[in-house]
Amino acid sequence: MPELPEVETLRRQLEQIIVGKRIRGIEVMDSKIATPPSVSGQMVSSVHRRGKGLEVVLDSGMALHLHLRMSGKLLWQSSNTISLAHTRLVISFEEGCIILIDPRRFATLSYNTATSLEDLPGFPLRRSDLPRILSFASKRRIPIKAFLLDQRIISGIGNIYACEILHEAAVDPFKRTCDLSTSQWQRIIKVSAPILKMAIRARGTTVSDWRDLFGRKGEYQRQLKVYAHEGEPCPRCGSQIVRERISGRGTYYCASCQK
DNA sequence: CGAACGACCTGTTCGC
DNA sequence: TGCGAACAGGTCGTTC
Repeated sequence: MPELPEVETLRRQLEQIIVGKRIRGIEVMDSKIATPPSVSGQMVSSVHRRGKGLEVVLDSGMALHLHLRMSGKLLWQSSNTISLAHTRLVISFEEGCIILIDPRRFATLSYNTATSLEDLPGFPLRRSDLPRILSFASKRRIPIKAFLLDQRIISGIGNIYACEILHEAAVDPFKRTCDLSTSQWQRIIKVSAPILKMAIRARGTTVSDWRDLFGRKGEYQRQLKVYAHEGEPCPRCGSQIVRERISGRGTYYCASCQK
């Protein structure tokens, strides 16, 4: 569920709350999640984002890596501990605790050495990234929409923002990746960073149940042009927005101005 | 190597 | 109201 803007929202909020604080304990309530070896007493030195993943670096040089996948949410609870449904993990501090809520149980936790040095490709996407992207893209025949979701190439874009980026760039989501022109790629790169930045500023997109660390909805859903707007007029040309399936994912676009 | 598809899970919504 | 099917913000493994 959370994509780059949502995870970055959590990262910034976590940074404010837990950096410099000592972990009191970790409790795992889901057999799918392995309890990390004692992190109690370790202090959080920084919080990073790698694509859609979060990395909580500890003063020992180890790090907790958390990926929320489809339905994971993090919530900060100060003192008054209300037990919420689908709680899978609790990381407690003296001042409160972070809880992981994850109905579908896809979220993952791992405990490794801190790896923030090795950056994933991601945003802000720069013009200088174009040659590297084109070298991958020229060999791929999958629809561009599916290519944007491949985290090995560009990490952080998910289904909502892929739809929004392609609409803003006026590119047909079904177009084969290898058939995109350079100018279409330039448009994709040009529109991507502003869209993701605006979404971060809005604390993400709440189309159903996304919440930030403090349980608040995001605001970017009000600026969506196509995602979840099936049947409504395209804000650019007025044609009806349609929804079709591309490699298993619901894809919203305007067939008349995305060519 | 690339592409297609099922698997991993549970909850909600939609159509009959 | 009930019931099954379709669907959901993401990745990973297998097969062809």
